[in-house]
Parts: sequence; structure tokens; C-alpha cells
Amino acid sequence: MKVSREQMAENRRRILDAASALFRDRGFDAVSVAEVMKAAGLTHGGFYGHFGSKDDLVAQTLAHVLAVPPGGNTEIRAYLEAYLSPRHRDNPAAGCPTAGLAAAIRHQSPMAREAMTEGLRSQIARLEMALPLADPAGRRQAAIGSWAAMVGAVVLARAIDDPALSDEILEQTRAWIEAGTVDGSAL
Amino acid sequence: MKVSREQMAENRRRILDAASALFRDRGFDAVSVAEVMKAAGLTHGGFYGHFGSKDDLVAQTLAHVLAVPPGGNTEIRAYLEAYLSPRHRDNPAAGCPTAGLAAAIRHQSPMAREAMTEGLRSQIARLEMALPLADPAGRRQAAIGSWAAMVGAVVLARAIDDPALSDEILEQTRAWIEAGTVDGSAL
DNA sequence: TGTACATCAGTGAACGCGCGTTCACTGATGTAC
DNA sequence: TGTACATCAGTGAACGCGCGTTCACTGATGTAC
Repeated sequence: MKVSREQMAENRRRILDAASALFRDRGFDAVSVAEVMKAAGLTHGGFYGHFGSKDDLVAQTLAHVLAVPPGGNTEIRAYLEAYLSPRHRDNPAAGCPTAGLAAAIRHQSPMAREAMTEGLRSQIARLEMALPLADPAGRRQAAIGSWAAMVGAVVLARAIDDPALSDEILEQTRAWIEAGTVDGSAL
Repeated sequence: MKVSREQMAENRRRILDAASALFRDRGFDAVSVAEVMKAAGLTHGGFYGHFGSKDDLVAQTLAHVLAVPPGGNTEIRAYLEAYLSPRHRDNPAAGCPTAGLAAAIRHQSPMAREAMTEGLRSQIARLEMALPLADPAGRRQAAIGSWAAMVGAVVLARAIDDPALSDEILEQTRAWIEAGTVDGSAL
């Protein structure tokens, strides 16, 4: 049965939100189109009225989720602490899409790679602005290095089965980034 | 047709080597059992004489590839340069299994996670020994932080489609790690 | 050392299943008058 | 504003395909004598 234009727009948003959480939680391959549609409160047949293919959904989901800046935290120390926390590690569905999906994007469509590229560019810019370093070159270097360490630490912390070591990865990486940027007089 | 015991052992090794390269190159899900067997010069039916399941192959491949220390480079500066090079980024099949597979291990069997945990533990220990810092606590922090940044940088560099930005991620992360550990008098 | 035969690693056809995708149909929407 | 009807978003059964896995078979291996 046909629905109103506003309803259709909301359905589309619901599909993207559902896909965003499911993909971050379980990866692109392990989540089926039918599952995404069910999570959005629809049936699988209607999917192709919104998206051309599953690849298209993946690309649009990435563009959707990477376009939204992670809410609030512009204070760098608090952001670091939240990012490298057990809470973030344990909740991939609500967490950073880069940490959850960056490694899988290598195997996705060119459109998905494009979305990731833009997302990374804006994240680096955001960190550059957040780091109170005088030297612009040093600020960019610290932004890129810190971001690589943050993403890497969450990926590693999620990959292993030893909770103590996992906690240590997060904590030591946080301390190391702070020490590095403090020595460079960023914090 | 039956083969000799030595031949069977070599076949098993060939399967693990083929799986190791294919998995790093294309991921666990995208590589089929038949493909691995074909790459090892065998047919798919014989697979279950060597492994109990595909999950078993994944776990044993990880244990196999993570047990082998990456050849030669114990000089930390050279290791950093090789790891964060375009050459490494562009050759995942022959590259670091952690950079290629760590993010996917979250969705694999408990045995695979165990193998990854041990691999990470020994890699941290290896870096701790390679870093010429006096303070043991600082050495461990630098080992963990550097490793997170290295893995994260390669993951990010491989995820995006802009070669210039990708090169910059590698180069800036390398410089940032060196600066951080130099300031901490590690290099 | 040579022979007879039981073992068993590897082969390739076949299976069942879940996936992405298609399509005929339904009935609420929204436009033309 | 009210009515008649064309549109089209969503439904759910069905499809074809590739996957992991199974199994009856083959023939070289390696042991018993």
C-alpha cells in the first residue's frame, strides 16, 4: 500500500539508521537486506524502491553516518577519553563508524570508498581545529597521528578476548596520545 | 588417491599459506573454501580431511601467520618505515595480518580471537624490546601506542581512494610516532 | 627383498541453505475535475 | 469542497546463484608376511 511522501522519506531515514547500526555492529556482509528492512519496520521487497542495490545502501549509509558530526564533544581531552573507553569499545552499533567499518571499506564499491575518504578528510579537519597547537604543520601531524592511534586502538581492543589487555590497550594509547601531544604542547 | 605422509603435511602447509594470503587480500567472507583449495593446488572435497570447518581454517590460519615473526627487521626505525610505506599498504596479501584482519576478527570464532590475542601480546612484547627506552612503563606505553597508530594508519590508508591523502596518512603517522618516541628519547 | 592387501588422502558430483534480487499484486495517496 | 481514478510505496512469494559441507568412489601408500 502506498504511503505519503513524508512517510516514505521517514522510512528511508529509518532504513539508513537501521543499516548504520547493524553494519557497525556486525559488518556489511553479515547483515542481510531483509534484516535491515525488518529492523526499519518494513518488508524486504520494498527495499529496491529506495536503493538500487545492497552496494548502494552501503555507500549511502556511509555517507549518511559520516556526514553527521559526532555530537557535542569538541573538548579534545574529553573526546579522547570517551573514544578510548570500554563503553565505546563494547558498543560498536552506536560507536564510531570508522572504527567499526574502515577496514571493511577496502572491499566495498568505489562509492563507499569515496564516502569514507570525505569522512576521513572532515575528521582530520575537525581534530586539527580541536588541537590547540600553534604550528599548523605540527597540528596536522598530531591530528593524523592521534586519529590513526585512536582508530587502531579501538580495532585492536575489540579484536581480542582478554579484557585486561583490551582495557590496557585503550588506556595506554590514551596516555600515549596525551603525552605525545602534551610534549608537543597541544594539551 | 592417497598421498604420502610428508606430501599430506606439505599440502596442509600449502592450504594455510594460500588461506593466509587470500584472507589478508580479500577478507574471510569473500574467500571460499574451494578458492583456498584451488590456490593450494587441490580440490575442495579434500578440505575436510585437514580442517573441521571454515571457522577452523580461519583460526588455524591466524595462529599460523601470527606465530611467525615478521622476518628480519628488528631495527625499529626501519621497521616503522617499511610498515608505513605505500608498498605495504598496496600489498595486503603479503602484509601484516593484523592490519588486514584485526577488524574482522571481532566477527569470528572464539578460537580466532584467542589466536589474535596471543599474536597481539607477542607483538607488543617485540616492540617493547625494540624500543630503547630506559623506563619499562614508558616503553610499554610507547609500544602499545605506536602499534595502535601503525595499524590504524594502514587501515585508514587502505580505506580511502585519494592516493595523496593516503600517502600523507602514512607519512604523517610515521613522523608523529618518531617525534613522540624521540621526545621520549626512544630513538 | 618381494608380494597382497587394507588404509585413507584426495576427487568431484550433489546437497541444502541463505542470500540478493524480481515481480505481480494491493490499497492508500493525491491529483484532476 | 467533494468525488473518481491513476499512481506508486510497500507486500510477500519466488527466482537463481554461490556457498559450506557431505559422500561414494579412486588409486597410491605403506604395512604384514
